[in-house]
Amino acid sequence: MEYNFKDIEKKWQQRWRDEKIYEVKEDPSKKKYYVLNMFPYPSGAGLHVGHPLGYIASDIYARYKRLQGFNVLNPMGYDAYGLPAEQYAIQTGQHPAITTVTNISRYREQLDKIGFSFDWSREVRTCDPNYYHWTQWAFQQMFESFFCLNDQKAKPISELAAYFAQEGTKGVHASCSEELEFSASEWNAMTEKQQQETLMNYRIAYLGNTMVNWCPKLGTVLANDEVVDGVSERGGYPVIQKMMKQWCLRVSAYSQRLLDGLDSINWTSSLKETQRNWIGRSEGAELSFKVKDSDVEMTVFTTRADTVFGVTFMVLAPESELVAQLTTAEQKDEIDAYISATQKRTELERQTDKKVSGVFTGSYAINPLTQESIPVWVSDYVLAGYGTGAIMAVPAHDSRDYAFAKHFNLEIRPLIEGCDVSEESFDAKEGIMINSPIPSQVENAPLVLNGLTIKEAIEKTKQYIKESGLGDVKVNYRLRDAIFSRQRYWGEPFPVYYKDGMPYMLPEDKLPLELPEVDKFLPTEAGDPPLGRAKDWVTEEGYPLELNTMPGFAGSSAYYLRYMDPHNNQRLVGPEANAYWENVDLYVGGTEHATGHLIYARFWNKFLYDLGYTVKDEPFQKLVNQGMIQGRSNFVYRIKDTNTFVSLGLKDKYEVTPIHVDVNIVSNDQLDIEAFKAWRPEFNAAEFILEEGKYICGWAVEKMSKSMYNVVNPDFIIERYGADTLRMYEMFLGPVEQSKPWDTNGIDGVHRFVRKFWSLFFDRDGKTLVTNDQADKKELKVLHTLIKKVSRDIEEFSYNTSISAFMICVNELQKLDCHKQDILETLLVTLAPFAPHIAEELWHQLGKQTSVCDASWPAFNEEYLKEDNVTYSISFNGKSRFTLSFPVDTSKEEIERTVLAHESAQKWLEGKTVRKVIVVPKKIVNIVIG
RNA sequence: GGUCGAAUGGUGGAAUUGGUAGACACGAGGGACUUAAAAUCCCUUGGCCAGUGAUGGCUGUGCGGGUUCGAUUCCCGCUUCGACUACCA
Repeated sequence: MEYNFKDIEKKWQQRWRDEKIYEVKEDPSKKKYYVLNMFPYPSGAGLHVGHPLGYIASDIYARYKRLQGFNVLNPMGYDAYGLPAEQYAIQTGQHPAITTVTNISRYREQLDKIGFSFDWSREVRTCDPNYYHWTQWAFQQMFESFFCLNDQKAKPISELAAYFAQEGTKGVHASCSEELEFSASEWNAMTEKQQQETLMNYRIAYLGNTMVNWCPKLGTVLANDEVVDGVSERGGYPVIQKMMKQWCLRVSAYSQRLLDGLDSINWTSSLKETQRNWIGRSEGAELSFKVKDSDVEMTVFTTRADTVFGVTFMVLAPESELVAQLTTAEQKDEIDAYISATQKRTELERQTDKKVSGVFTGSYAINPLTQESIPVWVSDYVLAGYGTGAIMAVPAHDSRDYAFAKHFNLEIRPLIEGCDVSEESFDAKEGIMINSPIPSQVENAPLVLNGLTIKEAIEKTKQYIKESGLGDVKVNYRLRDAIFSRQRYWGEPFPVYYKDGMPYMLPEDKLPLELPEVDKFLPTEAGDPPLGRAKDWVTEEGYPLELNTMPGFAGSSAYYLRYMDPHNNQRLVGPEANAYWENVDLYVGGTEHATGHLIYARFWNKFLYDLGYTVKDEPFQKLVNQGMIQGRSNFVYRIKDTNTFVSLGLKDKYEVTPIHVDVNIVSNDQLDIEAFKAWRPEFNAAEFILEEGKYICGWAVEKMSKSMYNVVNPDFIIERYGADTLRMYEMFLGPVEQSKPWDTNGIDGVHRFVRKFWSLFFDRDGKTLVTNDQADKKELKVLHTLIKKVSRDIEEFSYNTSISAFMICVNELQKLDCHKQDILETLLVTLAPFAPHIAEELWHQLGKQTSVCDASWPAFNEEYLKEDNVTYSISFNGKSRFTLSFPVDTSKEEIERTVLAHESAQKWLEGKTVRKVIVVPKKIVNIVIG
């Protein structure tokens, strides 16, 4: 037999498929293990070598767990809704469903060639009605629920309505958009519409009038995590702020639980930290300021309660409702002009242009601690969405307030002993308080902070605020509710109709509500979303259906639950399947989803958990972030105004323009000149200045993209080296978690290993070398060294070092001329997770009838690694000088004595005194001399 | 600006978490086989110095300090580069 990877891989991929070897069923007699990859969006460009990196890593783990006897669920599917297919549809008229199916089949073809152990019978596609049925269903459940803050969990909204009928809002402690107060009789007197409007304030999925990121070019709103650097993540179009009526999910209600849950899961600390920052818990105080000559009170949130004595002005966000109430007649024109100017600015302009701007409202607030009158301003540096949309400004100790005060010449009053605020504010949270209050007022002051540290002052002030009724201690979260409507076609339709201007849920037996056909994928002339073009987009009773669709994260929030029971027509997931698979044990994917998908999915899961639809509070127990694969671009250097190209080492002698060259016609940075000439017509007659007969290209690490000609297709690698080599090389490249450029240089080394492995079984002529001899101690030691190393490395996801271990092992066995069946059999099992095709082929060549996937991971036996003698490195003052061997159980004292008496030691000890001898077991003897 | 991480040969990267730095691989150089090439195999390969030579010495993990018998690893201070986030009060 010759190693013909093409035939072998094709054959086994077919057999695995025919024999359904990777299909799993719930099996209570076995322990489960659930491995999951973040499912891909099937883009038109297909896979490049970077995409499968995480899939390979998790596949190795899944196969390893299976060999250990676990019942492993390793599914795959597609996140099939998305903007690119829709943009393509707008341009070409091609229905996004068609584009999506084409792209999926191309993805599948590419994935199949790599030899994954996916159970494709469980495939899900978010755009499949059988799947989005449950996305719609979950949305309805959220509509029918509210979040009870006392119990920190979701409950049916009907309970809340019943409570209102009995007690009104008294004692209600629920997440809401706006704190309401009414009595039971007031509730009972409401019309149905009024009651519905009131309940909307509490629902977890609610229709709210909110400030949204509107992208005019895409014609849709975007979630915060879909806006990057002030422009849309997809397409890079400008984004502006706009008030719109939108479906929202009350994610913020779960802030504390999302934060607490992080402690119970095994994610990297950096990812947890990212989520903590995104949730942004901050403890502080809410404090009310009365407005002079008015009944209006301004409430502000601050984490620096200690600085109340330094408040010299107040600022409202332009969008704040208080602006209208506080603007005096004289200031109205100026304020109106300012507000409309801010509204017109795009998110990007707001971010890049940080010029200080603002307008005085004409009103004054009263500092509750000093009774001073302080001016109230409006400025866009205050955000409407955080805290109360109003702040107390302490210019001496906040750099933003400081810049504002300097610009408008407002008072800056330092509160910390010895701080200098002539040039900049003193933001640090350490020091001793002064001027709190100013000395002349100390006598009558209700609160004195002078002399306290900042920390003490914060505590004391909070206490005072609470006791005096000026405000309350408050925890604020940065995490906002998720905007859930998109003015798009290619997404899940909402199972919602409108009656009397109020939304109602379709009855459950009408689910799934399928996406209708439209003539064009553009908004209507009236400005309605594309669904406005659908004919008969009404219920059977004639009520209009919702025109928005759901965002991308809707379908990806509970897909891992659906994989457990993908064909269940009654439920998202049946209780038996859920009880067995529980949650994902290992989730592999990129960090780019840290603040999007990974927050939404946790929220979604916690919600379903509250309602009893899933058994685990957290969806993803362990999470590994695979690094991004960057491109490694190659360049040729054209001498200016010629068609002559000069090799890298000589380019400095000329004036040259670097030009990207296709990395696929470059090998080890050496250009294939003939391929280059054929690459593009204008290079046909190109001439070259070579170094030592070679044209050497320059290189740089860039994003992998078509325009840089650095895209490497896995099909191309598989064609040349085979899937097993691709799999191993991707892992050999470096740690899975690390981002690194793809560099095909070096793949030969791994390919050489695979062929060497084969040559343990067959000689050059294809004759078998396998013998039935008993393995000897040396050989068993080589084998068990490998088992020990690989077992540990796999657990730690350190695949690159496992592969090194395989290379060493095969070299050793070759040196020992070992071809013994029992050694080779075990070796095959350990290799199977990494290179399943060759392992399976050789396994059958050894006469096995069942798949190597169903073998058992070898137990590692310490006995074989035991040595008779141990070599110690003998050092003097930490410098290693010579080595000595001792029987394994020699005592420390014995070693010490022998070493000091040894003739080589005498040379180093000459004229010196021995101060100390340190014996490190099995390693080192260090002799301290002086 | 904030948070987190990283820095080791020509290159990708190892180092049992305080114990012989540079495993493994690529590349490069030399050699064997071959008419030749491919393939395969063997040797050398951090730097500097000495020696015909086996070998020996010094130096070396971004920079500067510290702790320690001993530091790539721990502590303090810098420099540079990434990732995430960004007027969050």
